[in-house]
Amino acid sequence: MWNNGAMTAEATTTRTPATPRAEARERTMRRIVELGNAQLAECGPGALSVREIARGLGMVSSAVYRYVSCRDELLTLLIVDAYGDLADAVDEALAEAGQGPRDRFLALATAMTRWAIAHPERWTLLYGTPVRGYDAPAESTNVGGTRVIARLLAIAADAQGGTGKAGAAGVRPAVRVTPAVEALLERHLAEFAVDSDVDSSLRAVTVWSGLVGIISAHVFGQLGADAVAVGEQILEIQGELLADLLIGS
Amino acid sequence: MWNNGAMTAEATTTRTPATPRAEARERTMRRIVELGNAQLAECGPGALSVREIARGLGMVSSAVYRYVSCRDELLTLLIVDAYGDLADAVDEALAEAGQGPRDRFLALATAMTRWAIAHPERWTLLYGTPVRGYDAPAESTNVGGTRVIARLLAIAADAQGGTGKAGAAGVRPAVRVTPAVEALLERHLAEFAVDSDVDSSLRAVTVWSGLVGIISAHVFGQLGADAVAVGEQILEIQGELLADLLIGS
DNA sequence: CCAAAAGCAAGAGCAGTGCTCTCTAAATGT
DNA sequence: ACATTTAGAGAGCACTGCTCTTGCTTTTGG
Repeated sequence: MWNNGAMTAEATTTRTPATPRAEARERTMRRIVELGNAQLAECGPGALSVREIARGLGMVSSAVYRYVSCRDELLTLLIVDAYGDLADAVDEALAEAGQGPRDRFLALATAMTRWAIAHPERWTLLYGTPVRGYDAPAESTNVGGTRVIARLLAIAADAQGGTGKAGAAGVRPAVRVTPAVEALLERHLAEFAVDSDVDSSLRAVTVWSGLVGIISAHVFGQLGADAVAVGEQILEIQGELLADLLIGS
Repeated sequence: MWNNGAMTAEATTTRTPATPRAEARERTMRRIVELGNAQLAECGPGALSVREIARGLGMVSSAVYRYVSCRDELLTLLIVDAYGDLADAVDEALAEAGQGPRDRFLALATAMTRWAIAHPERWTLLYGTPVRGYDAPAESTNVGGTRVIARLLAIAADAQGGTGKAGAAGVRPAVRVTPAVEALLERHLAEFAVDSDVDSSLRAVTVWSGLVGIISAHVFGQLGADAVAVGEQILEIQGELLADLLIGS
C-alpha cells in the first residue's frame, strides 16, 4: 500500500504537463527544501526560519507562503525528505550486504550510524524532540519513516527462519506477551507484509529503539564530550551487542 | 570531584545568612523553576518564554533578567532540576528493590519509564533534541545527569561478580575493544568509583542508551499512535530483553 | 483574440519573542 | 546618616510567524 502510493505519486509528478509555471514552482519547491536543509545544517532545527528561506530565495517573506502554508509544513517537508534520504542510504547498504541476517543487521546499523553522523541535525529532526510541540502529521511522514523498520523486521524474520526452530528456541527464550500487544504486532506485520513471529518482531522493535537510542546518544553527545572521539568504535561494539539481542550470539 | 562540588554548594546555600533579601531571592528562584516546569508541562520546551514567566511572577519581562541572565540559563536550570528529580525517583525505587541484579535493573528501568511517562516534556528536555542548538554546559548538568548511569554501572558490575567468572563468560562472549575505548571506560569507571570490567561496562552503556531509546520511542510516539495504548506492556517486555543483554538470561 | 481568472510577488502591519538600556525607589552596608 | 547596591518598571531594538491588501504576469475559456 505505502509503496504503491509512493510510486503513483512519483509517476504523477513525472508525467506532469510540465507547463513552465508548474515547472518553475517545482524548482522553487526543491530550492526551498535545499535551503531548509542548509539552514538546518548550520543552526539546527528550531532556528529554521521562513524569513531566512525567503532571503535565500531572494523574495520577501510573505511570498514564501505561496509555497509553504506555515512553518510546520516546512518542517514536515524536511522530515519527509530526511526520512527518504535515510531509508535510501539503508537500502543501498543492504543491496551491497551479504545474505546472513547478522551481516544484514550490521549493514543496516552501520548505514544508519553513518547517515546520522553525516547529518546530525537531520537525525535530530527525525529522532529528537518534535520541535515546538509540533507533531508531524502521520499520513505524510510515516511513508518514509517506516521503510527502515520494515527492513529490520524482515531481517529478524529471516534470522528466525534461518537458524531453525530448535536453535532459535534454545538461544532466545519466548517472551510472554499480552493479547493486546500480540494483536498490535500482527496488525503491523501484515501492514509491512512481513512474515514473522511475535518473538522476532518484539526483538526487532526493541533493537530498533535501542539502535535509535544508541545513535542519538552519540549524536547528541550524551555520553560525554570525550566519548565522541571514539564514538564510531563504541557504536560498532554496541551494534554487535544489539545483533546478539536480535539474532542470538 | 562532582560530589564534593555539589555538597559544598548545598552547604553554602543552607548556611546562607538568610537576610530577608537573599531569602526573597531564593523564593523567587524557586518560583521561576516552578513556573518553568508548569510552562514546560503544557507547551513543551521551545515554547518556554521568559516573558511568560515574567507574567507568572507579576513582573515586567526585563525584571526576570535579574534572576536569569538569558533564556538558555533558564533552560539549564530546568534541566538540572529534571535530572535531579529523575535520579531521585530511581534512587527511591532502588532503595525498595531486592538485591538481585536483574531485579535491580528492572526496578531502575521501571522507575525511569514511569517518570518519563509522568513528565514527558521534562523527559524530552533531558533526552530529546537540545533546544535551539543549545548545548547544556556540562559542568552544571553532568552532576545530576550521571547519577542514574552510575547506578546502572554498579548493577552491571554486581551482575558480573555475582554470577561468577565461568558462568558469565559462558553467557556473555567477551567483546573486543580498542585501547582508546578501554582507556575511556576505565577513566569513567574511576570517576564513578565503580569497580567493573570492560565487558560489563560496555554492556551497561549499551543498555543505558537502549533504555533511553526505548523510553523515548514511547514518549515521542515514534512507534505509531496505536502503540501508545499498550506502551507500558511493550516497555515491560523490552525491559526484560534489555535485562537479558545486561545480565544474561 | 481578448477578457476573465488564477497565480506570483511585494509591502505594510500585527502580535509575539529575547534582550539591552535607562531610570526610580527601596533596602543594605558602613 | 550617607553612599551603594539592588529590584523592578518602562521604552525600545531586532527578530520571528503570519495576514491582508495591492499591483503585475501568466494561463485559460469563450
